[in-house]
Amino acid sequence: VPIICDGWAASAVMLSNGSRQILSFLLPGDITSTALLFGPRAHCLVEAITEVRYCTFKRVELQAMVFGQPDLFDVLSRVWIGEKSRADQLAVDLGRRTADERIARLILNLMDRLAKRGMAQGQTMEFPLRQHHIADATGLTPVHVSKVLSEFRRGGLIEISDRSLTILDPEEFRRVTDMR
Amino acid sequence: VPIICDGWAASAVMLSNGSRQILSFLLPGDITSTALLFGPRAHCLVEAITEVRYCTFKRVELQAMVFGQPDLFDVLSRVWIGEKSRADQLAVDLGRRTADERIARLILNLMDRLAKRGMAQGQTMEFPLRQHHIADATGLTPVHVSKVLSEFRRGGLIEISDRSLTILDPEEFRRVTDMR
DNA sequence: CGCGCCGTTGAGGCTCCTCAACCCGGGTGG
DNA sequence: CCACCCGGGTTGAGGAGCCTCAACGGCGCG
Repeated sequence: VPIICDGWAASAVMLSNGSRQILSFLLPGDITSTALLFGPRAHCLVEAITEVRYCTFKRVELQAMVFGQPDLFDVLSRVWIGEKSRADQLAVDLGRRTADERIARLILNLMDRLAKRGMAQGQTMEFPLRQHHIADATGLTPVHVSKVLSEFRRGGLIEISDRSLTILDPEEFRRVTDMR
Repeated sequence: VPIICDGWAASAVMLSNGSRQILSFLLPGDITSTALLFGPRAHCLVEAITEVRYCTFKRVELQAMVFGQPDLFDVLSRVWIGEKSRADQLAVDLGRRTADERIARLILNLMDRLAKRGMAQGQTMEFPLRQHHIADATGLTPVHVSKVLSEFRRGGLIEISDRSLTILDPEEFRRVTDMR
């Protein structure tokens, strides 16, 4: 069971027609899936986005550690709840939100998660994602992602250059994530 | 932490605009959410669809039971993995599938889960869902659900009458779930 | 009888997709 | 050095899928 040390990755599932759905982006410190603690069933594949360093642990050792120490077990609980609640949030976004909202929420989510790791500089963060990553994560096409991002840029909400993204108008941008 | 004994329920999240996303349908034997084993955080609400009987357990007692007995712990693992994998599958369906596919997959999923409980009679099952339930589960509108179901009926794929659904042409119907 | 909930059907429109052309930067090979 | 290609991003035109709005019928219930 692998844990990301450095770099960005994505866990995704492929469909027979070649399209893809990204389930989550994995940032430094993330476990690829807590389900791997309990069995070797991998129903999705993990793909590197940047160069990635990661550590692998033996499942039984990790199990012993986690269930031996109450405080570590507490950490696991929170990781599991977080994983489930983000999965649920993804379903809500894909089922009930417009393209603008999905993309804006994705960006804000990543910003928050990076900020929590001290990996954001104010409203700026490293942003190695290609547009087809965003498309696969939001259930859209790369073409439409491009149009929405252009719209955001034209509206002075965000700026993207050289694999780096900054939110220029946080207040207005946050309003986009929950229009309706 | 409640467990369904009898009847159908749904766990869902509401949005500010009044729309809803159903995350899963709860059938007899289901736990409302394994996350409840670890903390009182309920980020979604549970709603009865039919008359429901359920039992509640104290979290600490359940924890003690599960982590005391290795075989019960094994059961938990499987429930956990199943819950995550169905959540992921939902995201894939909402992100990358057409209305026809989503609805057909929902029906087949329910049929399979009921069959596993011995609650299906061949290709027939009790089907208490209103069309707005299906709409909220698939990210569609009730109007469109009605049109798709009519299409299915007209094509001789399924039959619905008196809260009961039967799949008339299993082979062809299964083909609908993965058109592309 | 009146009313509300549920499902059906049709007309029209918006969102997003498809297809296509084009640009740009970075290899790669002549 | 230039010619060429290739992956990534942008933009436009047209169309498909699904939504919105609206009207209507059936059914259960007060």
